[in-house]
Amino acid sequence: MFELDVRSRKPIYEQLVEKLKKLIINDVLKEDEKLPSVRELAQQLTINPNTIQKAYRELEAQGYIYSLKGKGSFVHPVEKSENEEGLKKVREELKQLFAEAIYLGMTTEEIQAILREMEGVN
Amino acid sequence: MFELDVRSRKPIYEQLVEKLKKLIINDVLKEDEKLPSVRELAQQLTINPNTIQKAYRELEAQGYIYSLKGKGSFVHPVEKSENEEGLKKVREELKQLFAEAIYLGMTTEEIQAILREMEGVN
Amino acid sequence: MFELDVRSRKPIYEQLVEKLKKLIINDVLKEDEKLPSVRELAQQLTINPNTIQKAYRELEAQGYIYSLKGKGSFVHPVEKSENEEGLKKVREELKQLFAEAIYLGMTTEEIQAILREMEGVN
Amino acid sequence: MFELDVRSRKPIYEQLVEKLKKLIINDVLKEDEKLPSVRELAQQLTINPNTIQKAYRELEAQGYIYSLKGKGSFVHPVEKSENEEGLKKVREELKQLFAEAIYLGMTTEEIQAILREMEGVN
DNA sequence: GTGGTCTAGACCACT
DNA sequence: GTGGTCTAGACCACC
Repeated sequence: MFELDVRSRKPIYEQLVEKLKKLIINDVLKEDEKLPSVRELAQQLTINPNTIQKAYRELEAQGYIYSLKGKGSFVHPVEKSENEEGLKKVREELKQLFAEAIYLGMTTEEIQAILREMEGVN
Repeated sequence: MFELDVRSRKPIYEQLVEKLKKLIINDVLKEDEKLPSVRELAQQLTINPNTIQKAYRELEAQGYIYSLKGKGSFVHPVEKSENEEGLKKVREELKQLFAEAIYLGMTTEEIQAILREMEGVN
Repeated sequence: MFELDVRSRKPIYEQLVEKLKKLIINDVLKEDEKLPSVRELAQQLTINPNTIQKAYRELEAQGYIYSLKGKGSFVHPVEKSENEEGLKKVREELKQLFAEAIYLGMTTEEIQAILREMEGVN
Repeated sequence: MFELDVRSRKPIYEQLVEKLKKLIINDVLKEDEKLPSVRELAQQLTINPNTIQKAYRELEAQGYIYSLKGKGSFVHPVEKSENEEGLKKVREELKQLFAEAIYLGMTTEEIQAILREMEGVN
């Protein structure tokens, strides 16, 4: 399910956060769907449960999942109004990435083409 | 010249890398222009020279600058052919970031607006 | 009657305690009025009866309700003399919360505005 | 310096977060002042360093402190614009607490008196 | 020396 | 059985 690079300088829990975020964003994990339990995932990835939990906690703090004691962790339904902080961050990242793309020689047309592709998918 | 956020959880050398990248991308630092020397910059920013050197090393590894022993560091001219790898990576990142922006509730119009802003700047 | 947020990280029984407290405080549940029975409420909210009972026990401990074996639970009439302890606690909490609000940049005017809103309601 | 109740059902790290928040809010710990190091505080309180770190991490997430690898943790200067989320939470808590105070028999005059006291202090 | 990550293993609270 | 907390102890990255 996942490919984690244990040797990477990027912490394992951060890698996990990113991977899971992707799955949620790309709708592989649907709203209110249950994530694998901490222990289960820990066993699958042969990683310490605490590390998994740290990732889940981070995802909860960022508003992507919610956790219920005794029940499990679930994908948090999107409520656009709430994530003002996340939006701000994404806007910054867009600016930065656009600058880099243009620097590397991409035209605005190419960038818009990629954007249009996305529209079709979702 | 720079504004480094000592409070950021991001290591200072990474901030330096980003800032210098921006300057290169936005053509403030032109092709083959000499960057300030490690010592000079260290003094200006009241930061340990080792930190500066680490940033320069990182920029060299990413292909943004080149260093000549005893002469200094210089902005690497862009060569389209070389950057096919970089372009591929950026395209992937664009896709992912677009997906995230849309997930958080941004419209394609908003995204395009940000892109148009960039055009004006460059 | 209630809106419980199953997604909240707050235990359900705590949410129940707060909601019921509010109803009592806002005089929706009058003095000596009978609360719904544990079973009844459990069925209404499709929640485990044990959870309801835990909430009722907590409310009793805090002096908001009293329970009569075989009869049910009832709203405890306020008796000023009894609540000197509660008042002292609330005064402390007010001080602390005011300090926090001011620290975060709220003006005393804003705080008073919120207080005035409350007056209208009750 | 602190009084922690290890037996409390409230987690130790949360107690720590609250205590430290109070110290910051009440200006006992000033802007950019260094907090005790994780290990130091752990030893003082005879608590595991991981627990202290968890508290510090939470405080960082809430914007009250910032941590620098290799340097220490410091009080984050207040920037009113940033804590919109925190303000929202405080407003809710104010409403709730006002309702409770009024229920217990406090008059709005008494509440305002407490607020005025605070003004003088800060 | 500082914060940050990770593991191993224990115990608790909730359902 | 689930997430949450805590401890003990190791190692890494940064300065």
